[in-house]
Formats: sequence, C-alpha cells, structure tokens
Amino acid sequence: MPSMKDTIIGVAIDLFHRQGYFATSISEIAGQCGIQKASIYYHYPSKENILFHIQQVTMEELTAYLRGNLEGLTDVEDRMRVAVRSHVRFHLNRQKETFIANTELRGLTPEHYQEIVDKRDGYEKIFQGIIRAGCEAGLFATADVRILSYAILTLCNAGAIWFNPQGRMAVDAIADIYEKFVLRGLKAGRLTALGPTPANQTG
Amino acid sequence: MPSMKDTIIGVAIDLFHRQGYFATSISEIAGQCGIQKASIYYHYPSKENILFHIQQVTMEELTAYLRGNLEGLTDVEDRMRVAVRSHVRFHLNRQKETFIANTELRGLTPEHYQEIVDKRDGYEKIFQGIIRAGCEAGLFATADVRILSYAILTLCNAGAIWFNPQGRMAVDAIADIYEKFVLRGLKAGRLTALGPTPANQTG
DNA sequence: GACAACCTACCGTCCGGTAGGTAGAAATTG
DNA sequence: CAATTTCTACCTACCGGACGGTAGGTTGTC
Repeated sequence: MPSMKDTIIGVAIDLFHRQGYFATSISEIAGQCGIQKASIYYHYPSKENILFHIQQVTMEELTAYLRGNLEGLTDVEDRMRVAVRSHVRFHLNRQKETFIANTELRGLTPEHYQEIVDKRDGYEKIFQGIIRAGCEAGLFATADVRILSYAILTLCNAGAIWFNPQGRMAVDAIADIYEKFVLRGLKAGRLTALGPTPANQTG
Repeated sequence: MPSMKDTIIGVAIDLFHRQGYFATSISEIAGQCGIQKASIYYHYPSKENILFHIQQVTMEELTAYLRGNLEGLTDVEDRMRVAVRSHVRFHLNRQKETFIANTELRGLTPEHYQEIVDKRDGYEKIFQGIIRAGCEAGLFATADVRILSYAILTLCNAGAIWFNPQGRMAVDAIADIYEKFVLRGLKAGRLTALGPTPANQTG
C-alpha cells in the first residue's frame, strides 16, 4: 500500500496532466486522495512544492536513465541511437510526468525554476556532446549543435503528447521510427547533396 | 494609431506569452492598455474570448501562409522543403502567437477548443498529404504518416521556444537547418541501411 | 503521553464578470 | 442652425465565489 505522500504525488501527476497545474486546486487533489484539503499541508508545504517535487524527481530519473543506458558505449552512432531510444522510451513510459515537466515550468518559484532549468541543461549537454563528437568525426552533417539538440529532444517529446498506452502502437515501434528519422537527419553523406532549395520564400 | 481592440490583443499576446493565460489577469491587460478592467468587456465578451481570438487568427494565417507558399508546386520534394520552411518561418516571425497557440489550448471552452483542434488537424493534413505522396513515390522511407507529421511539426516548433529575434541567428539560417534535417530524415536511400540497432534497451 | 495523521472551520486575497453611470462625438430631427 | 437623441468608449463600484493557506482540535497507535 503506497504512503499518502506518494498517493498525493500520483494524484497530482494525474490531475496536472489532465487539467494543468493552475486549473487544479489543492482541494481537488485532496478529494481524489480521500482526505481533506488541510491534510495535504501535513505532507507538503505548498502546492508549488508538489509541482517542484514532481519535476525534480522526473528530471533526475530521466537523466539517470540516459546515463545508465549510455554506460560503456563508445561508438558515436551507437551512443546517439541509444540516447534517442532512451529519451523516447522514458517519455512514453512516464508520459504524464514528462508532459508536466515540459509544460508546467511557469508554476515554479524563481529558485525552483532555475534548479529545473539547470537539470534540463545538464541533460541536453549529454546530447550535445554526442552530436559534437559525431560532427567532429565527420559522421554527422555539421550544423549548430545546440539547435540540433533542441530539435531532436523536442521531436522526441512529440510522442508523449499523443501516445496512448492502450493504442495500437508499441513503445518500441515508435522509438524505432524516431531513431531512424533522427539518425538519417543527422548523417552526413551523399544524400544530403540534393541540389538548391526551391526559391522564393519571402515572408 | 491602432484601435483599442487591436491594442488589447497585442497586450494580451505579450502577457499570455510571458506569463501564461491563467497567470494573466484582465486587470493586468487593461492596465497595460491604459484603461480600466471593465472597459475590456466593452471590446470582448470574456477573457476566454480574447484567447480564442488570438488562436483562431493565428491558425488561419498559419494555414493561409502555407497554402500560399505551396501554390503551383508539384514536385513532392519541393513541396516538402517549402512546407518546412513555411512552417519554421511563420513560427519564428510570429513567435508569441504560435507559442500561445501551442501551449494555451486548455484555457478554451470545449467548443472553441474543438474549433482550434479542427483547424490544426486541417493544417497537419497538408503535411500528411505531402509525406504520403513522397512515400508512394518511393522518395521517402515508409513509416507511419501521422507520427512523422507530428514529429516534423513539433520539431520545427522547437525554434519558436528559444528563438531570439535580436540574437545571432537569422530566421533563414534556422529554416535551413530544419529543412535539411527533415528532408534527410524523411528520405529513403542507402544511408538508411545502417545495420541493426544496438541491443539491450530494456526499460 | 507523545506523536503521526488526520479533521473542521476559517481567513484574506484575488479574480472574472456585472451594474450602472458619464463625457463627448455623431446622427437625427424640427 | 439649434435642440435633442443616440451611440461609442470609457469609468467607478461592486459581487459572488474560489483558492491557497492557517489555527487549532481530534483520533488512534506505539
């Protein structure tokens, strides 16, 4: 049987995901936990702290999962493939938390906001390191590393928005699609020589 | 001199973008417009209606921009390139509005929500049509068309999050990076035959 | 009897929205 | 042309309700 502390987090994750942080009230969380509003404050000091706790744990586990998966791998392409798969898998398996972590930054106090942003930066740096290594090895087409890393991470987040655990697609099948798309997108090679882009895009 | 109706929208776009819809009050919008809270209700019937108006106009203009850019193009690859550039350009040039349209869906009434989602579906269908044509022509690697379209659109949205109009990167340079990444990612070809993916990704 | 884990009852604040009024420009009318 | 009405674009003042959070009491267990 989970502790009430954990139950609160679970309910909060569910509600924040469904309705958003600001649209969810403490009484609502308490109600779904089967306790009164004031009892929430026995376990957590504030509503913001619940949100912060969710984000903190999610970011730490996301990073730990990636590090664990990358451990021992040296080949750049392998590392990139594994990194993408790790990212996608975590986001699909922990759909609600990662969605909250991606969209509810604004509910945090400035200090907590900074802490989460720092954690996210650290996570992104792992991807940027792989991309940079791939570019230097001549394996990836050279482009702005930060832009590429944001692009890849955002792209993989997409899955978490529409993914339905009961739906027809399995996590691994989705990870496959993203992995191939990203690796092809990164790769240098003759396929990149596709001639000039169509003209006349003023706007 | 812009009308007060337009001023309100402009201020609302700015505040919704900076603070979020729920964290922005009507009095705050009114304050920045130099009028009283109640006067807002002379121009718009509700706070939600202001949000809806922003989203509706943005989605309509986004779609019109894409259709205009695609007009007359028949080659699938050309169409995809232009579609990506169109999407990226609009999102960078109309950064605040598109950000709101992407993140503040929850503030809408069910009816208005449905209306915006329908508009977005229509926009996505244009991309899906191009992808499908590319797959059928054997030009693009075959994969789930809907997943690919979400991936591409989300990927291109990424720019609007961090883009700084005063920063070092020009809109066209960013559009270039995304265009190349997406086209490589989509293409069928020998570079996709990269051997099996690294093993052991249990989660 | 100490402490964990709840409860009831309440507070101050803020927010979206409304009621009703007013100054002045524009339109209508004799 | 002058008198009057109508309309636009605002205003002040207020309401009901919800929300985050607090004070302080109660119950059951070690």
